[in-house]
Amino acid sequence: MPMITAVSLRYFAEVVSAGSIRAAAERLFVAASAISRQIGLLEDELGAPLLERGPGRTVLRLTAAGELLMRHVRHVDHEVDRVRSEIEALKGLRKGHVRLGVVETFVREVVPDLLQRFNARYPGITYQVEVAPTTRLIELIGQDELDVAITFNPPPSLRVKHVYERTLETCVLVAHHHPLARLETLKLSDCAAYGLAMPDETISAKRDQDEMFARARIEPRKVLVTNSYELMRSVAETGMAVALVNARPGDSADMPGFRYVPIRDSRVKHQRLTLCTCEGRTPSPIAAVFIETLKQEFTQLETA
DNA sequence: GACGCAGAGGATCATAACTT
DNA sequence: AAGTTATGATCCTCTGCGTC
Repeated sequence: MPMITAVSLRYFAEVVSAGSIRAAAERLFVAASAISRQIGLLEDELGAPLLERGPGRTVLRLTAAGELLMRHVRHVDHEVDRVRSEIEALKGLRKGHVRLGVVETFVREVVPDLLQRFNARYPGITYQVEVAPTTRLIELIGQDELDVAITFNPPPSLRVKHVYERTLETCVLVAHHHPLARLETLKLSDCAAYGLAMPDETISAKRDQDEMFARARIEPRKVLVTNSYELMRSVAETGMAVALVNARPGDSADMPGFRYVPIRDSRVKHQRLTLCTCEGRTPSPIAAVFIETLKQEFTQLETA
């Protein structure tokens, strides 16, 4: 029983494009007779002539049925191209490298979960994670040393594109046994009575915190100043001091041993969490997926 | 089952031969 | 000289047959 095969369709398309069976045979490196037969089988199968042959040197012309079949062939060609490129992209996602920049804030709670989920979905990917202050991350993004960076309040730069942005509330991180832990919300002045763990100038939040206290006319008692956001938090968790930190991007469920207490104070400046990429550069397939995943995850956390 | 070869059948092109 | 016809070369497709 005759069949519409990929071979017969290919021959047919080549005949149409070459203008004759003979020319197609030369292009395909097969005998013209083979092509003639295949097209004959096609016509048998479809029950209609596809070419107006005019034997001799007359130019081959498509019949109406031939036109229809040719449209189908072109459509299939396009589909195959599309699938091919999707498969290529898929291969690209099976291995690859993602270069992520992140401020220290997210190192403990956000990044590990994020990487774990992404790694489960796309095993075989390797990561380079640069932990640095926003200014440094922006620099690296601008030099295309990173695919994407999670930053706070990035300074405007022509070379940097902001692909996602949201405000994170500033909270006070206190140990569970700390007196402030009992309050639902608190004011900046409530902190004045306690020692503070504060960031140094390498952390962008420092300027904002200084400004907040200045405007509130409060002289914070700085028990500890550090360039490590993690240390700031860890110290606050011990109860030795309290720290002004960003709320977690997700649920504000309290962690064992400490609490995030929201500040209700008009002078408080909230930080803008911003995802940055290199302007005008197309990321690798896997990096593009990673960036999209980041955006989605942060967006989901927004509504959570 | 698809292919190539060789030959048949058919049409065009260039040109020679012929007619007007 | 210009138009018409005859003819051979060339090109093209189709088909029968044997091969892989």
